[in-house]
Amino acid sequence: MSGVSPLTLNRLSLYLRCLQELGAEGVARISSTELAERFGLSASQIRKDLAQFGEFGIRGVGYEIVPLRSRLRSLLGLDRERGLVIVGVGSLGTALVRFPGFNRDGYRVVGLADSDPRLVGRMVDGKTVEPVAALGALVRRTGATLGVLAVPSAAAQGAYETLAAAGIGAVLNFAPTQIRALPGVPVKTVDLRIHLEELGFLMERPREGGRS
Amino acid sequence: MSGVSPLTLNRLSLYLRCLQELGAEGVARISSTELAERFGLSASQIRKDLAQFGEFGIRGVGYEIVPLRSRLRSLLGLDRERGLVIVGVGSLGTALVRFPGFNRDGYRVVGLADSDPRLVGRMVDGKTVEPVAALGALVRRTGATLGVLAVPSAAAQGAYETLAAAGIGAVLNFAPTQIRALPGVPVKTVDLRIHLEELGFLMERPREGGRS
DNA sequence: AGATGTGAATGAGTTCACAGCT
DNA sequence: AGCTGTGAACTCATTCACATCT
Repeated sequence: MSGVSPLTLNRLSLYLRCLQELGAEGVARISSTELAERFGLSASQIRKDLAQFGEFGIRGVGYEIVPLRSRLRSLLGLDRERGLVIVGVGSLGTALVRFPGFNRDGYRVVGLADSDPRLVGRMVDGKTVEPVAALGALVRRTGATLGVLAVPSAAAQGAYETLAAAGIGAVLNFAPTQIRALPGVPVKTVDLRIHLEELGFLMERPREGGRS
Repeated sequence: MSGVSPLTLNRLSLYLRCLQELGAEGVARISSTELAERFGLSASQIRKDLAQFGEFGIRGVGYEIVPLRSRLRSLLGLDRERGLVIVGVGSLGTALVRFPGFNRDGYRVVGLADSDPRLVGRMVDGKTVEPVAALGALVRRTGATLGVLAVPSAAAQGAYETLAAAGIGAVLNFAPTQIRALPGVPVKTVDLRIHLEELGFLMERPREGGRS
C-alpha cells in the first residue's frame, strides 16, 4: 500500500488545502463535483484518489469536510511535528527560513548551517547559523527529520551525504543538479530555473489568435 | 507540432544543462547511452525526446555537443533575452531577484513591484521597487515578457490579471493558490510546501535499515 | 561495428460510465 | 434522486527492439 504515485500525492496536498479553505468558510460537506468546479479539478479523479485510502464519502451526499481533512492530514504525516534543517543561508536559504509554508502545520525550521565562516554565528529569524562541519550534531540535537539544500550545485552532493549520515529522513534540494541518492534517504530536486524555461517555450507562439 | 509535453520539455532543459557541463569539460561528442549513464537518465528517452525536433545525432557516432546545445537553446527560446518582473518583494521575492537562475542565459530580472508603501522606492539588487499600481507601466517600460508572483495567495489572482492586461507573456506563481488563467497567458504554479509534504509521505517508514 | 531514429509493446495515469449505497 | 466507488476504455508516456545509416 506504499505504492502511491507522486502525482496522486501532490493532489492530496492540494485537496487538503481546498478543504482547509472550505472549512474556514464554514462549509460542512461537499460533493466531488462541486469541489472540482470550485477549484478547477477533475471530479472523477478526486474520487479515485480518495478511494485509494478507504471510503471517505457518503453516497448520495458527498464528503464531510472535517473528518476527511484530518484523515488527509494524518495520511500526509502532518499530524506529527517535523523539524527542518536548512543548509545554505544565502538569499534563497534565508527566504526559506521565514517561508510560511515551511513553518506551519507539521513543519518547522529548527536549524541552520552554512559553510561560510562569515555567516556562522549570525541569527536568522531567531535561529543561529551553525558551521556545516557541525551538521551531524545539529541534526541529532534538534531531531530534524528533513533537510533542505540551498547551497551551490558543487556543494550539494556533499551536504546531502552529511545529512544522510546524520540520520535525516529525506532531503529537498534546490541546487540545479542531480543528487545520487542513498538508499532510505529520498531526495527531491526543485529546479526553479526549469519552470522559467517551460514558460518560455509555451510563450513561443506569439501570433496565433492574437488580438489585432 | 506545438504539442510538446511538459515532461519532455523539462527534460530538454535538463539535457541542455548536462551538455553545458560536458562542454565545459571539453567533451566534443557523446552517445545517448553515455549521457544517460553519466547523469542518471534513460538513453532511449533521450533519443526519442531529441528526435521530435529533427535528426541531431550521427548514427554510429553520437551527438555533437556544440550544435546540439545551441539547437536546444534556441528551441527553449534562450537565445533571445527575456525580462522578468517580480511582484512581491518580501523574503521570497527578494531572494528571487538575486537568484542566479533568474539572471542568466536568456533571463534577467528587470523590474520589481510591491503593494506595501514601505517597500516602494527601496532598491533591491540595483532595481527600484515600484508600486503595484504602476505595474502596467513597468511592464511596458522594461519590455518584460515574464511575470513572477511572490505575493500572498489573496493577492495572486489580481496581480496575475494586471500582468496579463499589461501584455505579459506568461506568469510563474509562487503563491499556493490556483490561478484562473486567461487565454494566451499561461501560468505555472510552483508550490514549495507541496514538495515537503511529498517527502514527508515518502519518509513514512521510519525504522528500516536505520543506522545504529 | 556502433549508435541513431522509430514503430511496436508495455506501462502509467486519466476519464468514462454505471452499479450500488443513502 | 443523488453521489460515491470502481471496473473498463482510453489517452499519454516510457521502454524495447530493430531497421537504418555512418
